[in-house]
Amino acid sequence: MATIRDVSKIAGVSVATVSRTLSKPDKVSAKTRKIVEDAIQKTNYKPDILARNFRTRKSSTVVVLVPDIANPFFSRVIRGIEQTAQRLGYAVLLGDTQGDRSREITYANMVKTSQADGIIQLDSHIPFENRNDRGAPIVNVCDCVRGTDIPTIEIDNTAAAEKMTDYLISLGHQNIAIITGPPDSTITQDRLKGYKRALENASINFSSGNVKVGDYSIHSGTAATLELMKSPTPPSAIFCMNDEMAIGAIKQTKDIGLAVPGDVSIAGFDDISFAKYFDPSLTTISQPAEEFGSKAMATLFNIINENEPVRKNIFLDFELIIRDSTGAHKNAR
Amino acid sequence: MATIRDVSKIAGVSVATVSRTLSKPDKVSAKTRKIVEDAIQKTNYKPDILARNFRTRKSSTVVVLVPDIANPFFSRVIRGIEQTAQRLGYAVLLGDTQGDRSREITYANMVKTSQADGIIQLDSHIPFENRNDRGAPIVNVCDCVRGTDIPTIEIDNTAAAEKMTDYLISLGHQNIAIITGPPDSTITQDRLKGYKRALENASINFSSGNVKVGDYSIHSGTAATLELMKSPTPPSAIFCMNDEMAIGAIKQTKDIGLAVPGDVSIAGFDDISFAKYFDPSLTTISQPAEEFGSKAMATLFNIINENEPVRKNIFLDFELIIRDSTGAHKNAR
DNA sequence: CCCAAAAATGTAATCAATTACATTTTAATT
DNA sequence: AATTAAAATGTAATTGATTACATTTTTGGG
Repeated sequence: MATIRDVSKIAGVSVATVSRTLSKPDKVSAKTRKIVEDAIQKTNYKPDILARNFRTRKSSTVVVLVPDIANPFFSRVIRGIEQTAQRLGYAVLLGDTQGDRSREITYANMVKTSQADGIIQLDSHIPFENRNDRGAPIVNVCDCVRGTDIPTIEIDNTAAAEKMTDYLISLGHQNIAIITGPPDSTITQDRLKGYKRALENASINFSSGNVKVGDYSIHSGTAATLELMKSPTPPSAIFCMNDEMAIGAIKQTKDIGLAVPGDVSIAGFDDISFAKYFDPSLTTISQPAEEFGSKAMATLFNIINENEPVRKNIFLDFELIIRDSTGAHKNAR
Repeated sequence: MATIRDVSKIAGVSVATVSRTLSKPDKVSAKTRKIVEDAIQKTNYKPDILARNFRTRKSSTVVVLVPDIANPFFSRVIRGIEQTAQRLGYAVLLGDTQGDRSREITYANMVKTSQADGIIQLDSHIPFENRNDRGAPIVNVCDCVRGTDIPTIEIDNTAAAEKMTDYLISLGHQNIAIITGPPDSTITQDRLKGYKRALENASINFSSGNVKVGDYSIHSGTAATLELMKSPTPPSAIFCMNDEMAIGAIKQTKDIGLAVPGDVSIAGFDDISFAKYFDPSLTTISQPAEEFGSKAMATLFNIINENEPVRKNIFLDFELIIRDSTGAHKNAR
């Protein structure tokens, strides 16, 4: 492999000039530039990125911390990150954490050792030993920690859940259950808040028996639904905090012999690609997954390169998508 | 940040000894090791990975080339890769290529510049300018190029497609359509071969009108199905080369007013997590996605570190999963 | 054509680890 | 205690690009 010294010898210039030709071409005269470029051609020189990274203390790499890469929503976010990263000249290091704090910290430490220039965190955890460990460029997206100065990019989850609950109430439902994500996640807390607010506004009593904790898996949706349906007062509508759990809920409801939405209305969250194709097609909240990713990467880029002042809290738009898994309450008129 | 020199000074030993304490502890006496470890503690020394990578010409990073990260099957494979990589001390650089050859080459060049130590390719493309560009450690998994000496890890796609087609024939279907992936992919070709072989063995004439090209998207499944159903002799069974297209096919079939499997049997491939929960649940071929990933990473690790002789072609097991989207042909007895 | 300022180019230190090779210490044997 | 082999440790070169600073060349105005 040719080095910068080989090129400089062939071109008859100093290594500094070769380096400048590559990194600041306008600092080099047109004539010299031509000579150097020819020499680079002739030697098939490719800069040694490891040497460059070592010297500049930059890796042009970002770490993405994701609870589960196999989640269709997250994988869309990551696609958005990857595409924008590529455009900006960054590589994406994948950190599938399974929600494990110690793995998050391990990956986050890659920034300390300059293996990565920044972190995109998709989970509402702070991936540092001590909460205020700043210095590491980081962006929090989708599920965001409160009360830090870490920039966040999210939708207004409270408003979204409230909107969905309002909608279910408008269909005549009074006994509305909710299947949540992990209780310690900000998303879960926000959406639960929205759900409660909608009930309150409609003067419907909140019942803790209508709240079941899930883990975003299909299976947890079926399990929670089974529990709900065994109750003496089973709900006529179930709002699930993601589409997978809604799919599980629909499956379970049908298996019991009830109709969706005839007997039970079921709604999801995320609008994954399958949502439209289910039977019944899924009422849900759509989120701009790819945009989450690209905004997160662009924001991180600005932080790393200290460009413009970075907007601390970005909220993207969501949309209520009404499909066939929800309908009027049977006894409503 | 403390360097190895700081540690050596505090410990009163040479930098070589500190380095050895870290990389070959058995070459250092217990007494010295203790002293050095204490000094490392005291200084909170973390080796500079960039310097190490630079010096050793290794990055402990592998590039994963994936046509589409948002495909649920691929994302499971990647999860398998990531977990094994973590275990073996490697980081995973994500290369979402969208099937674009030039992006593949760009990413593959990261190995030439030592930014990555090897490549895992999930697509049946060779990510090099010239086909026989060896030297870059690479493993081909899932969809594998033929006629190279690149190690491959796949299932016997021909046998799997034959098995599925046999099964459909055994249900009494004679007019069986197939919705394929991109024609230039090895997977498509192999599965098509298996489909044809099964027809031949059952003395059923192959009709090119029964072959529709898809692109693994749900939408391509609906589009292909619509075409098939407009034919004067619409098929009584459709075999789709992935579950997404099968889901699209089911949706379209129902939309036309036909029953699945009453009027048309539909089968998929991959057994994605949603397959079981669809209505009707999907008959499909299950593949060991995570195992693909972990085997690929383990194999690449052996190539990079020139461990044992590497097995060139590994075939994993598949399984026919019979569910409710397929049934006996109406007029069959 | 001279001079100052600006532009272009060159020199050589620097980054922080690894490691070949040299040297010293320890252990084992007689 | 002497000898020798083995183990432990140290010295200093090396990796390849970047860049502060020094030096040279060019430019343009008079």
